[in-house]
Amino acid sequence: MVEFHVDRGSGLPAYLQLGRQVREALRLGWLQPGDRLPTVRDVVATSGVNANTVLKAYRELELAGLVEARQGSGTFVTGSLGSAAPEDLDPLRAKLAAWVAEARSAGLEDEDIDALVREVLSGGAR
Amino acid sequence: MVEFHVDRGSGLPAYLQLGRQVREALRLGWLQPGDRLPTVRDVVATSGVNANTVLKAYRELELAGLVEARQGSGTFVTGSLGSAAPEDLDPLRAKLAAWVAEARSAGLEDEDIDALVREVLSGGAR
DNA sequence: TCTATTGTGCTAGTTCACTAGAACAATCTG
DNA sequence: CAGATTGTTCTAGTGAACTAGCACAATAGA
Repeated sequence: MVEFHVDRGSGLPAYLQLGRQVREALRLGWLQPGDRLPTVRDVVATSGVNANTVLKAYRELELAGLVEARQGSGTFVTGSLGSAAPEDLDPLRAKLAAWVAEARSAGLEDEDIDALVREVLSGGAR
Repeated sequence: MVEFHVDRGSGLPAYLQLGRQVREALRLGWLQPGDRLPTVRDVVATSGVNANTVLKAYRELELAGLVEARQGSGTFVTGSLGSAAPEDLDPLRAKLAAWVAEARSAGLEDEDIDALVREVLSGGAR
């Protein structure tokens, strides 16, 4: 089961945050086809956002073919994301964790790491 | 000089994107105290956002003590971010680039990498 | 069949990001 | 000094995100 946490004040609309968390969970293998997403009312209760906002997020995921809403029973994962096999992910995760540890011991804060990652991903232009 | 690029449709407000890019440039050493930010009118011309929006971004940076606006001459960097020395950054960047190359050759897309980084940074909690 | 649970639809209203356009004020440059 | 350049302020308006509250529809389970 996935637990949503919506950060108001992050600037990003709540419905986008929800959709993003689902996609992320799909990429990391936390969610797989057949799994059920939290109930709309559940999300309302835990995250404090409005039912319409949750519905908007779920509807976009459905349009993307990632989930399927079944009235009366819930919303279920039907599609998948992530272009790598979950087994291939583990060694990469381990190496990354080692790098992060090294970066942190060099004094980098998470924001520094974030900036560095974005720089490298974007081709390190400049 | 920093070049801004505002992505409408990303959901994130333009003024936040601008501020974020400045902070990122500060962390990566692209911007240093004394440097001048692009003119408000410059940003308007290149990014298409309204002058008030740019001003809002600059004003927040000024409130954070990172820049100083001097009427008639421009907006200048006064503070610094980034907790690591720029020299320490290079080896880390190289190692990260190697890891990214490996991840990509394993079939990971940038979004997968992003999700993995966020997972590791957040402690890998589930 | 009855009841709880789930997704869905609707209307009305508020807040905030953003636009548009104009004018003013301080500083630099020649 | 004169003109260009810069940041700054103001008003008015639009649209999207979000809230609030309620009613309805379909499914699951006792």
